[in-house]
Amino acid sequence: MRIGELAARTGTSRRLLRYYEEQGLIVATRAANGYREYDDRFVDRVKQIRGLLDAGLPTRIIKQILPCLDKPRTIYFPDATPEMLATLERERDRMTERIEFLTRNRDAINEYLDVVRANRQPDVELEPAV
DNA sequence: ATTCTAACA
DNA sequence: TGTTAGCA
Repeated sequence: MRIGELAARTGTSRRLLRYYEEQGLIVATRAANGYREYDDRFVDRVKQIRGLLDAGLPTRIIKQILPCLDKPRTIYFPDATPEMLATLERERDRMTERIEFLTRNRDAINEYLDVVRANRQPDVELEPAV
């Protein structure tokens, strides 16, 4: 598939897809006309990348640990260098901290929402939207 | 119609 | 990241 379809199937803009390639996160083959060509495996790959980005990992880290996280775990111990393991542990801990941070804020928002709902008059009609 | 590279009111 | 220009 070409970049347009991959963009649609991953919910990512073409601009971002080219940027990820520029950062070494994905490598596309080129058709005779110069167009980037991707196989279906890239759909999950891109989603995986977006997930890691959303988890707060910088592209430079993703670049080096992505092969370890790829679906067909064909090469998990070949390049399992001490540095790699250290990087993975460090990122895992950062994710844990972020999860706790998010959990606290979610709970705070939830608590506020509960108070608001409890104090709201059940029968007051709000202005209908035009 | 779609993609490409490069660049920035 | 978006958008746009000028191509192919």
